[in-house]
Amino acid sequence: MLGPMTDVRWLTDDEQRIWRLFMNAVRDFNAHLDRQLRRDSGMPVAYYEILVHLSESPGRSLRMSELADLARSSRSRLSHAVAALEKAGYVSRCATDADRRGSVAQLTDAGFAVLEAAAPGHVTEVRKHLFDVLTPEQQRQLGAISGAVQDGLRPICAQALAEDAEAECAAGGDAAAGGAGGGGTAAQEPAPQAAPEPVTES
Amino acid sequence: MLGPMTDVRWLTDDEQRIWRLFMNAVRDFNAHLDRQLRRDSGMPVAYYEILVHLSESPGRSLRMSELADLARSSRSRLSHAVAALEKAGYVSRCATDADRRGSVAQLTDAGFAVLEAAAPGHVTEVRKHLFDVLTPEQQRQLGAISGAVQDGLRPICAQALAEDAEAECAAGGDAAAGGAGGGGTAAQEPAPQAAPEPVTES
DNA sequence: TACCTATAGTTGAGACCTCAACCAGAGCGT
DNA sequence: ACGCTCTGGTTGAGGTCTCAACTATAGGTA
Repeated sequence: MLGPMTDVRWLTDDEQRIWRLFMNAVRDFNAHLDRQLRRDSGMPVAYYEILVHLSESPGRSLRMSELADLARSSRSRLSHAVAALEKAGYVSRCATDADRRGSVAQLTDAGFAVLEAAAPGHVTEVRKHLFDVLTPEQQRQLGAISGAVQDGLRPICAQALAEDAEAECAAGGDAAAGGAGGGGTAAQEPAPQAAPEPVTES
Repeated sequence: MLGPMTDVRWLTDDEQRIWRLFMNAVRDFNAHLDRQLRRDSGMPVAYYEILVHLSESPGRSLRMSELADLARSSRSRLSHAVAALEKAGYVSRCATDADRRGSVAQLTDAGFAVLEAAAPGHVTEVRKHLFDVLTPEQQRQLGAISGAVQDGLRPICAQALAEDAEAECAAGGDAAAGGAGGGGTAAQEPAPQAAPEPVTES
């Protein structure tokens, strides 16, 4: 399921450096955007983006599943999110005529107003901390890199989100033997196996 | 506090395209890594990285605040995380001699074992979905881009995390008038003001 | 019609994160 | 010693996310 564990190709020093720069940049960037948006609009980015997708759709409304696809969200998460947004008065849900199990979410006027109010601050931060610190050339590069990563991931993620609705699994197990242990880095050791036992309550 | 809202520079179509590619790629990538690590080790990436930092430190131990800095985590979050990891038996906490209010976290043998077990699968996914889909040139570009973003963000994020400990605020208010409303996109309208009223319980 | 499966969406439990408040020791000035 | 402030770290409440189970309708097949 995870591919053969024997002889893992660890990251080189250069790769490690790039990897950590990337992770830290993304972490800081997202944290900053989220803080800013919460402060200004009392809403996390994930919710903001839901409103954005609705605002861009005809009639400012979308089927839940279409919205989930656009927002790259599991149906479960979207359901919780829309419930919260509905309670806040920013969206409303109603049934569809065609398919009686589906429901459509619609952006309310209050929701649109909040979006209008939040957008300038949000865009300003995005520009200031992403586009303004990159050259035009780097911006193009970032687009290409993002595209490549996403293309490789899309099928896997689509499947994972789809599994939200079904219950399908093929059992598979494998283990690989490792060598000796040393200092220990993010990616620098062989390994015996992989056994869960979640880090959780009780 | 948010800079002048008057005349916001919205994203161009090209910028919008890059922006969404980037966000989706990052979202999918992180989601994939997190799912994989949870499945294999019962632990979210954030926890995994804490163990990594500990494993790389002399004595496999660190002061909480040093660990927080390395992991780019608020002290609060780290405290909760280490509490969970301690309950799982992966780290242990004890007081320091020098400063009796500080405490140091140390990776246990069980923690190191879990790390060893988790590392191969994790690295394999990072390689497969990041480095393998990029050219060497793109990898370098990604490093440079990440560095630029992080440099611009570091002071702000450092300050934000520091504020976890204090309570400091300067009040400031501003509002800007906007124009007419249209279709509404992620970044395409003027705006009246920004008023919180969180999307939350009650 | 009855059954069987797939799809649309919701729900509850529990884990993780954020925010604000809090305790305790350190450091300094008096 | 006393008081004041700053720093290291924890705690509790509440919000969001994940996972797994669940309801209900749709669609196909006998």
